[in-house]
Amino acid sequence: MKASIFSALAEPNRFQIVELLQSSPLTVGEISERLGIRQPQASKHLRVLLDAGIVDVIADANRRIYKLRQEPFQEMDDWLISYRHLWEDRFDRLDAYLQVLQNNKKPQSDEEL
Amino acid sequence: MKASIFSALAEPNRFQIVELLQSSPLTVGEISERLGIRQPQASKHLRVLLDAGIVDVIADANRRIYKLRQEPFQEMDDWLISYRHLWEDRFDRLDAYLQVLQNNKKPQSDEEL
DNA sequence: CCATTATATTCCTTTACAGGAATATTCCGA
DNA sequence: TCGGAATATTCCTGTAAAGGAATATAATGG
Repeated sequence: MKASIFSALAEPNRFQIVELLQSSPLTVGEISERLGIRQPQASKHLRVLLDAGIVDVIADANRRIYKLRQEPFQEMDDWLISYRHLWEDRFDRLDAYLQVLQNNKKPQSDEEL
Repeated sequence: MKASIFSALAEPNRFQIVELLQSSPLTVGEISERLGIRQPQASKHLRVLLDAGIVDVIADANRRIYKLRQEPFQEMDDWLISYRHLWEDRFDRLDAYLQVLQNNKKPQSDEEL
């Protein structure tokens, strides 16, 4: 996971662009129109998404059609696998450990785990 | 999906904190030591993660034990479901369409699909 | 109450980044 | 070749956020 993916998606307009492109590729004009932002801002945000590897662009005459790349999303999905235990495990041992930490004010003598 | 989750994870130190906490809850001191950053910076980053709902804190005497919350990760995982088609579908029609757009503009192209 | 330990907060400075406005670039058709 | 449409880039400015240093707060043992 590169942090550039997160920082790219952290900006609300860029997040919306990604949500838009989820349905279908779009031109810069369509994007700026649907988001209600000016064309230069749309281009700038798309540049950030492009540099972050989140979108691809294809030239069509003097238009640019932007589409999502699969890699960053697949990467996020893979990254999240190691966090699934947070809601899939019962997590009993860890909760117990926290309980012990809270009850034992000086953990120097009694080691429960 | 709130953008605050992405902006919280966009900062490299905070991302590392999250990766650390994936294994087990930790105190501020342990976190600042393992990341090689000063304690005030660790506290500040943890504050951001707390406000973003990414971590929870439990008081243990004058220590604070931080642990991951499940919700934001579950939320990201759910959010990614609607992007799985990017790598699970063959997506042939769309690729073909884009290919046509590109080839129509080039004078000569012997490339086959 | 005092000293110590652990953590949080404040102030300051620097830097990155977003938006606005203007301009440059590219492509098409007449 | 010229004009217009679509897009990209540059310059400027304001703001938010990160790190450093110092300090404040809270809990513990004596």
